[in-house]
Amino acid sequence: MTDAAPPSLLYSVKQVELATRARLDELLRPSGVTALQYTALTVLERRDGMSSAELARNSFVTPQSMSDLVGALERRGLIARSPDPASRRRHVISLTDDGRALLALHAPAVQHLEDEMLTGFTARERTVFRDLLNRARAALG
Amino acid sequence: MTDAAPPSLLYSVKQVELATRARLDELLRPSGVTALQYTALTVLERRDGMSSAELARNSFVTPQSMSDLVGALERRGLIARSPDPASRRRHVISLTDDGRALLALHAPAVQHLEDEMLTGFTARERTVFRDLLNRARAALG
DNA sequence: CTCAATCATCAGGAATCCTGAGTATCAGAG
DNA sequence: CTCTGATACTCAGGATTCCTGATGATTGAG
Repeated sequence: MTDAAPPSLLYSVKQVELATRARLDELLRPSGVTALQYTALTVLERRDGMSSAELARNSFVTPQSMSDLVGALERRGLIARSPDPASRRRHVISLTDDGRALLALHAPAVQHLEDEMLTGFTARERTVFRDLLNRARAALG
Repeated sequence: MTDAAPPSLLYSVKQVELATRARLDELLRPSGVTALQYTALTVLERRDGMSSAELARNSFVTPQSMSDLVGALERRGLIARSPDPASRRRHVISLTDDGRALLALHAPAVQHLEDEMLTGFTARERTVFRDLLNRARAALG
């Protein structure tokens, strides 16, 4: 009857992520890329030349699933794969100009979404939030 | 080539959620409930008597999707639906004893997962983290 | 060299979530 | 009261996602 227990932090994290993903999906719909595909593109933007397997580990999905996703992005011309000179079984993935253009196209709206999420946060709180999130992520292996 | 830009806070939130969901799925697999189903059960634990439509809004999915999920939980005997005396088109959803037992069964492991996520956090930081997450969620409408 | 591990991909299927359509109920305007 | 629009729920069908299992090529350790 009484619910003195506050929601768990696990739940709070999920809620924030659900809310942002819903907004992101809506925002991305016209481009025909999903939030997960967009996320993979932003990862490549920061760390160009990753392999499919690395992306899979980064996104906590199986290599097979990431292969599907990467295949879809390649067919749309947003990324390109090329053999890794250092290891013949790896393929390095790079953003194409189209991929970069798509990221640039949505960057303002995504930034606006982040600003909206941080409404009422002081600069100090934003820094703290980032720090706590990164530490939480690191603590989970 | 240089990637001076730090990952966005949107991305950091997603990473924490991905990491916890992966762990939660693994932890829940023996019971045959998904992380999303488990989450719905915890919501009902705190707010018994919600309708399917309310749960859908809470989880940012369509009412149809939530209807599937609720149907699955009902077939497994973890929840029960009954007509709402106050409004004949609503059905209120309650946890069954089996549903409560399933939550109790996993509560320790889930708590352990949360503790693991908060490794190195002071009590004050946990409070701040909760506050920031709740404010971020609220700011997203 | 041998063998276990890794990368990538194909095939098939299960699960999830969507759109569209339809029924029932409710609340408010006229 | 009646009409209208909104809401709750459900069924049907399909698209997508992501999984398991299997295969082939490559690598590196013993």
